[in-house]
Amino acid sequence: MDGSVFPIARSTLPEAAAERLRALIIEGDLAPGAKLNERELSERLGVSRTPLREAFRMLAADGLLVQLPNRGAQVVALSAADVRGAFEVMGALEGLAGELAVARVTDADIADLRALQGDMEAAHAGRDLPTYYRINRLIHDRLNALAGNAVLEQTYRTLNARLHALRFRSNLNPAKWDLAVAEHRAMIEALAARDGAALRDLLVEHLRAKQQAVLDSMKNRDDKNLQGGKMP
Amino acid sequence: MDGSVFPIARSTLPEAAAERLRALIIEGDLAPGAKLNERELSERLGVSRTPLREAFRMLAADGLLVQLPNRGAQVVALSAADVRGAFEVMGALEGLAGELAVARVTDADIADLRALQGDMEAAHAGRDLPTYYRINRLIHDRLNALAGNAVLEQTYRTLNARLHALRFRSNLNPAKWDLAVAEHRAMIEALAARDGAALRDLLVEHLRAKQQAVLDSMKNRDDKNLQGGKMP
DNA sequence: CTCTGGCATATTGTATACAAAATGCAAGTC
DNA sequence: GACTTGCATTTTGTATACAATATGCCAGAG
Repeated sequence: MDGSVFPIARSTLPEAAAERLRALIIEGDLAPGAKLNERELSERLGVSRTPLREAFRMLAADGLLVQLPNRGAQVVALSAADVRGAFEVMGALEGLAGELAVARVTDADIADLRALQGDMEAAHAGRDLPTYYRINRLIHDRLNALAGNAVLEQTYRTLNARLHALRFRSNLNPAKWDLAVAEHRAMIEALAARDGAALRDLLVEHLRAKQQAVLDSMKNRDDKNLQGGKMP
Repeated sequence: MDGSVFPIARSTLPEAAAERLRALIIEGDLAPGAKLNERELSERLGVSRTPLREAFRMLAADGLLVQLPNRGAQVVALSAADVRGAFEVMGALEGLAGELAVARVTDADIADLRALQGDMEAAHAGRDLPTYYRINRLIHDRLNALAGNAVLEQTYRTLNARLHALRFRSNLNPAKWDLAVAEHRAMIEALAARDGAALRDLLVEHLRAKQQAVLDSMKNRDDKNLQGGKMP
């Protein structure tokens, strides 16, 4: 008996409901602009309206829903300006994270990231896009964590979550995919060289390509449906 | 009759309650680390527990409260690391805002800001600190708005709100006050010169002084009470 | 045909009741 | 004295009921 503590994870219905709603938004089941009906959703999720409304508040704070008094909640439909604005801020955050990371990164960190890059390249070679995305996310989270700034991590995570549905739906064509893989490689090498300025530039440029993919995808799919959703 | 629309402002009790709680936190009435009792607060605010709980969710999302399942809500007590992290991110955001602003600023904007700076210097000369702070806030909001990025503005506002209580309580001594006024003057001149890099540096440096004031104030007042609050 | 008013119904906002979990205190045991 | 157990009370979480607002539809007037 080594005295280790294994706290029992606790959750509440609002938290679980928010999680489920997030997934429904990302998958497009709840489409941008859709009005959320409390009665239907409470039946659908098997909870009463009270925790559901608390979940709405959480998602509204995350920028996924907009709540209008007496008119209920609606899924945010991001405009191109919203997307540009969000990417611009995320670029500043990733750039800062990159600069901070080079001051704190260890050789073991770099080895881990190189291993992840290897896994990601294997996924790329095997055309395994879901695995590629999962590892991609892991690498970026790792880089952000290396910055040692929890506020930065949390802020980035919130903004990223707003864009998740759109990014889930944007295409990654083969040429762009090849380029993204190469960009990741260059990032890790800049980090290994502890070159903050280079890493910052690479991260910002990489994100710009993601931004363009999302905007292209929005233009192609939603030209007629764009509603100029209000960024909360 | 010119057809102008004057929509009637609507609010809900959760929103009003959140606003009141925010003020109570900023004023220190609800101290860092304080546990919030739903029954007492609902009586105090004259609302039932349901909107109050929704208000808690909103404030938790803003980083002012932390909610633990089955244990209720507690006012966040920011650690020095939290403060450093938040200022670091805000520095990146202000820097970005400064660079973006120089591309969009008009001569009329600059004239407005110069007028505000004049008002602020008058408040400084008359030792009118509340007015000084009010105009100070106005100038910074104006600069952030000139960036033309709503996400940036909203992100900055949220982070700033977390620090508001601490900044409300930190001292501005005469030498630092003089310096702050001079820094503002230099910022507006950099903006007028459309010098993005200079403006960025000035904004970041200015914010660093604010950070130091907050950290000093925390150190002096709360050395014994620091609880290493968890940044949500 | 268009517009307006009235009314029924649906939806959202809030209060209240009930259930579950946490906390505090007293009594008993070692 | 320290620790454990049991129980009452308090607090938090959730469901349900009630109130307020919004929406939709129909009939009547012009």
